[in-house]
Amino acid sequence: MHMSKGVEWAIHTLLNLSMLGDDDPVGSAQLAAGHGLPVAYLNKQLQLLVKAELLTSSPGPRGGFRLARDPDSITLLDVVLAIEGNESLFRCTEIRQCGKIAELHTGGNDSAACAVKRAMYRADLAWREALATQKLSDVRRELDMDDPAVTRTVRRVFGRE
Amino acid sequence: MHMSKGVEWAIHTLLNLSMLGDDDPVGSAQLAAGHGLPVAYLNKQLQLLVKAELLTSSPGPRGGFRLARDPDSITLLDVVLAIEGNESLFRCTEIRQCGKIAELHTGGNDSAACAVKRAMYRADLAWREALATQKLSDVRRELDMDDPAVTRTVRRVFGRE
DNA sequence: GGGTGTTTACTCGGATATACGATGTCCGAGTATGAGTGG
DNA sequence: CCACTCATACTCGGACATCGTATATCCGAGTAAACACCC
Repeated sequence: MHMSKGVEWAIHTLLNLSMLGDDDPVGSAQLAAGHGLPVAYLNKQLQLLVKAELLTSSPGPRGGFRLARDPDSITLLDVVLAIEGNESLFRCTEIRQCGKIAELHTGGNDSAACAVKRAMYRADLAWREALATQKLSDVRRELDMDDPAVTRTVRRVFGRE
Repeated sequence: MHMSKGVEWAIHTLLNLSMLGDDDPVGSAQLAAGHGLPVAYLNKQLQLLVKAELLTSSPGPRGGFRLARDPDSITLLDVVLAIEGNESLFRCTEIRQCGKIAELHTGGNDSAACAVKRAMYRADLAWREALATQKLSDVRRELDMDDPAVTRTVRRVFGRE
């Protein structure tokens, strides 16, 4: 029931990129080395971010990844959906319409979604709302408050100063 | 990233039990037949509910499961935690303390939880809050509003009238 | 007839296989770079 | 000296293994009921 590790990786990677300005693209190898991650698998996740239009990629020498939008217009929900897909946490398999109960209960209106589904979806919605109201820029600001020096360190690791 | 099917099964099963009153226990075979579920696996989930003290079990002939508490004091969060465990959706593996960035950044204060973790946990909390504010009795009431006849059908399937 | 011991059948409970998705790895397609060459 | 061509090395992108968890199944331990038997 846990989320993929890719979400954590993606968020940290996006944050790192947001600290560099839009100078030059950064290769997946460098991004992975920054946090000691397996290069190829991180690359897989980055491709998902490209597909979701959160990153842009450039091939060839001096190629790599770059933020596609301002950190102010990227929410945590965007990142989670990009990596995990748009399906909801709870999946209703309509078991209410199977088995003896359903067989004996012919008169019901199947049109309305079952109450269990609706209740669980309300919780899903609250979760998504909480993710959608937190922008990448907010997280970065909070991160700077904790430790203002980290931005310079990141810039140095990626050879920006 | 989906939740276990067991959650859906558990909620429907608990709802069915809540419609019977506290007359007699119901065996896992009957409960499974009600929705066409695999008996042995449903039984596994029911044991989790027993361990979480949402159900009580009686062995031997005419044994089975019974609600341990009033549906008014069981929340959807209780059910989810019983089946899925108490771990949060997002698991922080502290990658910020690995790799080149961490090696070069010696001065940071590791004591504070990282901002990413905190942000994701806020969303987790909103989700749990939304689950905790929905009681089993609420869902059942909503279900009755949709189709008042279903309770009688359930009682009939389990031989209560 | 009533009480008691025993058998029995039914229940839960946990140990054991299988399937699917997350995780991790690898190699090929494509391109910007830079060198080399000719004008 | 400049423009063009070509080889090159580096990048992303997607196809291929491996691992862990969710799913599904099975069999044994335990118990309450029912029966037979004895008092």
